[in-house]
Amino acid sequence: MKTNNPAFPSADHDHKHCVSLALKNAEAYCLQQGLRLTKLRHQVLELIWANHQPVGAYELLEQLTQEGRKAAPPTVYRALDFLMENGLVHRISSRNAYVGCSHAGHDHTAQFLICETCGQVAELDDARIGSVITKDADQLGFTVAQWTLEISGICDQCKRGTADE
Amino acid sequence: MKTNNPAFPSADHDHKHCVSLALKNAEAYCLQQGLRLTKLRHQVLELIWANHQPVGAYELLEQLTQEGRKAAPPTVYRALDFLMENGLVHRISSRNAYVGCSHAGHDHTAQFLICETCGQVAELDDARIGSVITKDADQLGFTVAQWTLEISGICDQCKRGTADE
DNA sequence: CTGCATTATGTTACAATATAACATAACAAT
DNA sequence: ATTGTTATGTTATATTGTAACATAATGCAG
Ligand SMILES: [Zn+2]
Ligand SMILES: [Zn+2]
Ligand SMILES: [Zn+2]
Ligand SMILES: [Zn+2]
Repeated sequence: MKTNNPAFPSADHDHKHCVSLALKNAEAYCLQQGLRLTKLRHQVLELIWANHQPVGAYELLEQLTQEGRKAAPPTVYRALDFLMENGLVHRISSRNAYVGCSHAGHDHTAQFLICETCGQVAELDDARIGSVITKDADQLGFTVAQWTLEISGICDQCKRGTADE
Repeated sequence: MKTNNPAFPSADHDHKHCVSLALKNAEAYCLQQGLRLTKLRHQVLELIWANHQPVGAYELLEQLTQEGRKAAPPTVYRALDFLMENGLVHRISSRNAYVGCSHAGHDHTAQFLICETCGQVAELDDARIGSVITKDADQLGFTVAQWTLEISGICDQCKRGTADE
């Protein structure tokens, strides 16, 4: 399965391509896995992919409502649960927000670079990190189930003053 | 400055020692830095160190009240802010909970092993992780400000059935 | 197609976590 | 003592997330 661009997308990148790729991947993945990517879930996933910034659940709720859907908090949280369980979306717990997965279907653990200026998130997938973690854990007899790494800072574009927001 | 034990403490470890060491270190550090470790802050820090499990803000609030202090949410959150700003406490954002820092004064970034069974948290300080992160970030032109790594799993004692809870 | 089981969504109410805004108190230095 | 500063008290509210139960849609057996 093809992945989306892992790094920070430039202000003028073809984001429609990001969206359609993510949706197409999700559709294919769900089909293949026998998962029901319902209209609601598809809609939420598309809203999440509106940009590369993590989005809050209540923000999604508001947008769903604006799009004419009858929605309450559980509507959103259930869709998010489905999307997260199936690796299509990640939660950025340091922000209580959600972001589309750039490596959906890969079976990976998430590593995020979060720009404090533009709010954009890039997803890393550096195997070395997982390997160091596993080694450390092994030494302590700790069995790793999952982990998240959230890195805050300033992205290249923001340093250069070319961010899109 | 002496550090507390970095790994998962055993069920029968001398936890009073952990507490007194943490408090002593905090007092010394605040004195040296000209920081005001007030009665409230000291009290909150002590409550946080009641065990090696992260504790929620409202749990702290309840305990403060039980100890006779007039407290409301801001009371706790302000104390937590102070303690976090000064590296005496870390927030486990995947749990909305707070844990005493085992390396206070070291100027380090937090890395946590969180046992899903006993709830205990061990703080790692593996420089290799930071170094990999820095390298990855550099390649993308990303300047790292801070990061957190939260690793869930099962600790050694829980696997052996000797956890303290 | 029909009835039935399963899964998804709607709906209401509420729990849990965190902050805003302003008043009072404690503290530290003149 | 006076005064500016920092910390705490107090009230109210914002934000994030769930529980519980009702209804609707879907998939399938017969
Ligand atoms: Zn894009
Ligand atoms: Zn940026
Ligand atoms: Zn201890
Ligand atoms: Zn354990």
